[in-house]
Amino acid sequence: MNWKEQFPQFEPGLIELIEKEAVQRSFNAGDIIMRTGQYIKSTVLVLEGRIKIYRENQDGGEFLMYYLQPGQACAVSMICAIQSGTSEIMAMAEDDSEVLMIPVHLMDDMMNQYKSWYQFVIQTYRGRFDELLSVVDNIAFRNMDERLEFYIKRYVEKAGKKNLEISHQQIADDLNSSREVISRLLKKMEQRGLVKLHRNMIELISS
Amino acid sequence: MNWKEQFPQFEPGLIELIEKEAVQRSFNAGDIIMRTGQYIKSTVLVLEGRIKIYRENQDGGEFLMYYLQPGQACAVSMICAIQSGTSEIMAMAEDDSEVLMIPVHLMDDMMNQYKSWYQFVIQTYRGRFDELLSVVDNIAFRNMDERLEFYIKRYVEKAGKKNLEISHQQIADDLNSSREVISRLLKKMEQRGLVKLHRNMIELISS
DNA sequence: TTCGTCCGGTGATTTGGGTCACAGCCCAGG
DNA sequence: CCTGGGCTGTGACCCAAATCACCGGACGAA
Repeated sequence: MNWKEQFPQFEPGLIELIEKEAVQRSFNAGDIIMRTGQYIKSTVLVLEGRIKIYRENQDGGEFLMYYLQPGQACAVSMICAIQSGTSEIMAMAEDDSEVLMIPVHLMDDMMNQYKSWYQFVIQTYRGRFDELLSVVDNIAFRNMDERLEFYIKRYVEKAGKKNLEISHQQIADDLNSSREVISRLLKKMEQRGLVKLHRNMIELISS
Repeated sequence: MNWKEQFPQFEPGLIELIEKEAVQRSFNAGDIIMRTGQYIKSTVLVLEGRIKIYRENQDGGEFLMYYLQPGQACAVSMICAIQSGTSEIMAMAEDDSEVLMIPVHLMDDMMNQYKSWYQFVIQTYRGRFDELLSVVDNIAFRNMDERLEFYIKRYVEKAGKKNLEISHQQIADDLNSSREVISRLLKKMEQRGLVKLHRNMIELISS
């Protein structure tokens, strides 16, 4: 695929450089792209699909932070890249995905030479930071029912489909909750006429 | 005070520029430095004191994210500054504090011209991002007792004193909990010999 | 077709923590 | 010296959510 469509704002010189130096990789849905503690060697740009960025703790709990979509980049990989550090998060392909991996050592030069890259990096930081803020808001101030609604809203936004093809268990994992709780809350939402429940699928009622 | 001591890594040219263009301001403990929704006109560097960065929600709840200390900068103000956006957080002086405010319009040039500034900004992003990550970890995975211990640990680290001069109510506010809960958990910690409780003061037992 | 496994539904019970009520305290200001 | 307001301690109660137990239904592999 032609990756340039996803990044129309990049300058010709920058595009050339990326074309020459970056590596394109494919991942299948469910593949782990980056794991906690792993050393970062590249900055990741998303071309296609959907990447889930989440945290994992020692006793198996996990917690979804946000999704990355085509045209976006992983802020963590940028930060770590520039400082040659290790990642503190997990990244997993939620759908089959294509990404562009730009070697760490190019970052400094790109920042200096290409205004459009600099802007892109700043914008990425801001975007992810804001998303983290709303994550904090949610867990700090909201109850599970509101968090679930937020989750569903975000899911349809990001996946671009009207239905969630996902099991209750997976939602529970993403919210670091348990299946029974999610099932019961979904049932209540169904009673309120917000969704219709099927096996492995939640249909959103547009109203 | 001589602010340059806090930022020994800055280049001479950068120091000169800041000296010429930045404004130094004092705040008393309790003063609000920045509030949610406010338009950002300057990047904030901390010279002295301690700044508390927290989130506030509509129904009066608040939630401490992290502290800024001398030598650190507010990542939010940088991000917003570069993009001329509004702040999504609150900043309050926890102690009497001195800060340096660098006008937004200088940011781009400083990033391009001064390597040390560029490094500083990157480092700031990384630091705050990491802190936000550990905040998320705490509320997502930990119970109140562990969160309280983390709070105390961080407090003594940041304040540089062995004792917390703070009421239970203030702790409860910072953790978005309630006084009774904090009092009870502190009492348990006292029984475990971790702290000694006084009025408006918690003494840490070093062991 | 049948069996095993994943999925969802539902009740019972437990628990962490928020809320209410109230009492005793220390301390500052009159 | 007294008094009123902020701080802390504690019991009673409640609620959201986690956990446990169990069921039946759907679906895929043999």
